[in-house]
Amino acid sequence: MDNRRMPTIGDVARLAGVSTGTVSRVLNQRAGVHPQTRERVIAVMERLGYVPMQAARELTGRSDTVGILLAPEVRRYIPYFVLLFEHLTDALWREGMRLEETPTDAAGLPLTPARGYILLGAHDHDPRLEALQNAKISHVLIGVYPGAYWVAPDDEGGAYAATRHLLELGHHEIAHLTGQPQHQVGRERLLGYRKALEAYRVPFQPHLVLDGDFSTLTAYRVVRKAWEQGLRFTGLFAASDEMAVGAAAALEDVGLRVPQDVSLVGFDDLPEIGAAITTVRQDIKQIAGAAVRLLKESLAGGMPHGMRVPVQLVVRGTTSLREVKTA
Amino acid sequence: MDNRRMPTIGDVARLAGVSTGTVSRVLNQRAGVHPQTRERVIAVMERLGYVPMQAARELTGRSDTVGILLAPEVRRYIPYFVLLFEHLTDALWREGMRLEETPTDAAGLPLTPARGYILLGAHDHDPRLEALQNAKISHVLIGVYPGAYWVAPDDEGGAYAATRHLLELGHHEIAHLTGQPQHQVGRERLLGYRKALEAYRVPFQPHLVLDGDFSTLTAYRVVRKAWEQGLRFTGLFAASDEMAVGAAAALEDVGLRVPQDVSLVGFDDLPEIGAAITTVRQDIKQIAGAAVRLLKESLAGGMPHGMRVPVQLVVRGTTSLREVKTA
DNA sequence: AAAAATACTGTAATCGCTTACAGAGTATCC
DNA sequence: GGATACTCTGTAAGCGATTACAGTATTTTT
Repeated sequence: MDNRRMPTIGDVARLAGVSTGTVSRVLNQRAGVHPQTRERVIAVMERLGYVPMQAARELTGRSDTVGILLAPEVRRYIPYFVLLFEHLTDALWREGMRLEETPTDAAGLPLTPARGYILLGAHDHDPRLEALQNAKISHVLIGVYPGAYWVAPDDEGGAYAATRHLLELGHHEIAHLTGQPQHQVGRERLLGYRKALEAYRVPFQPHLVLDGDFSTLTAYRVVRKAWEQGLRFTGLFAASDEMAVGAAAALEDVGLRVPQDVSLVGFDDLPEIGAAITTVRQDIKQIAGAAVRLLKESLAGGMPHGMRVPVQLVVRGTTSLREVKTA
Repeated sequence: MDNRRMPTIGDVARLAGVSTGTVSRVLNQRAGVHPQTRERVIAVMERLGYVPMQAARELTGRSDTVGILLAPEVRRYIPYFVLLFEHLTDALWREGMRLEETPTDAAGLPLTPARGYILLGAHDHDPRLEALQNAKISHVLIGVYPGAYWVAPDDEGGAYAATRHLLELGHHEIAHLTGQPQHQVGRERLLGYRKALEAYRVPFQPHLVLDGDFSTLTAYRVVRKAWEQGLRFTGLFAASDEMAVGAAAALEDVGLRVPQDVSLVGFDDLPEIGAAITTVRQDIKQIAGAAVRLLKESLAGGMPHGMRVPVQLVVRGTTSLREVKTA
């Protein structure tokens, strides 16, 4: 499960029949190398797929590490991924590793060797996934991927808890705003919703399932249109906080109050987004920590397996007891 | 303009009166160090603010670089920043540098030293900005920041071109969907819009300025509400592609066709979002390249200055000649 | 044809850190 | 008290690259 030794400047030198100094000079485009020698060296470098090790260059002061800092407000736009980045960075540093942006080719494959990779948003048959597997390079996926190392939140359990929360508040007409069906996440959250209904003997009504795609805008349009077309519900479980935000806006625009008229639950608990909504918290820090632990296992040569990270219902201001309207 | 030498394991050893081997053992939590010695070493490390250099650790095989790969679909959600990340990574590698995720403290300040920083979305009086300036650490900002090194697209020029395009298609009632006024970007794009109107002798009408916040949802709601309340226009310039998407949805939902009824122009040209809309292209690759160039200048000790990167109007399917309705 | 200049190339020290090994000091045992 | 074990610490080689310096050919100059 380990990638083999990368060629070094010494390997190139030996095969090209020159010294490491000359190779280095070619590498840094310094003058004073015979054109033929230069070509020969370049040829060998290409044949070996040689990539200079930045760590060594840095040690000699020739390469610099550049950090990147994201303003907190940026989180509003890219909350989940920024959070994950941050926690991954922390978790890795605590293990003496670091997270580096790697340049990729057109197919999205890394051009520079790293010891392991963490993939966000891969799908089955992702070419990058296959490439990593063939090259036996350690990798961990965020999401569910049988046969590989993966980490994922307990989506089904979270959805179950969210729906149960609404049920226990007395709601019976509970709509569910889904993510795309082609995403495992969306499917699992739908499943949790159904199982909760079942457990509480509330019949599942297909027309209460609203097709979303994790985007705020679609959530808004779907919810508004549904309501305007006469669909009625007193509880709404959105498969993400971002969709919950869209749903809340739609409900407001059709004249409904949250939570008095409709109780709303989201999913993810993204700090900058859903500050005030009842939601299911994903512990992104734990996910990042688990990913790093699995990566180390993989590097040590274990058997691939997945890991579920528990989630937790966080009750805030968008849910309340069902108001029974006395006619 | 250069950060001074960081303390090394040797400095710690000298001050603690031990050898580097012992410091290393403390660092790696290895057994076999006298508790008192350990404490002494830790005290010195803290006093010096010593942070082990990952590059050196990596060289000895103790630290690993971990890459991170984002799936192309992820771009849909975080298009601008992912793009910028990718291009920055490429530009840096070409210069023998690399982009590293750095862990930060609660205030967002980096805990690990890097040679320079690139800041996204900073604001004036950003504490991180001041900290970097005080420590005389090189940094480049994306956006306009007089007194520092900065790179920004030609927002005003782009907005001017977008508006002119609509004007030349015969539109007179041109609405503008703004970004937040507290963002320089939004203000500059508004300015370009106004200047274009002025140049074409079309009176500026304040009520045609719709307050957006760069979010798709707000764009949708603002445009829909405006139209429903009777505001009329045949051209709409949105200050971002994401807002253009929201606006397009709103127009569709109130029964209008784009571009037959309303011509729509966006800004940014984000590949996964605005594939089909007429927009102003930001050359993110060039922005990244400029940022790196400026960073190198800064490292070499120059005078801070900014740099504008030109933008370009890309005409696609959402704009057309104004249809003159013959009664 | 010898001296000088030029064009290449190799050698070895160096960067900061880890770690195998050796050595010094102290405690334990008979 | 001397051998043995154990605890702690220092020494030095090595990781992959860069680069000043010192060669060795080759060419040019006189």
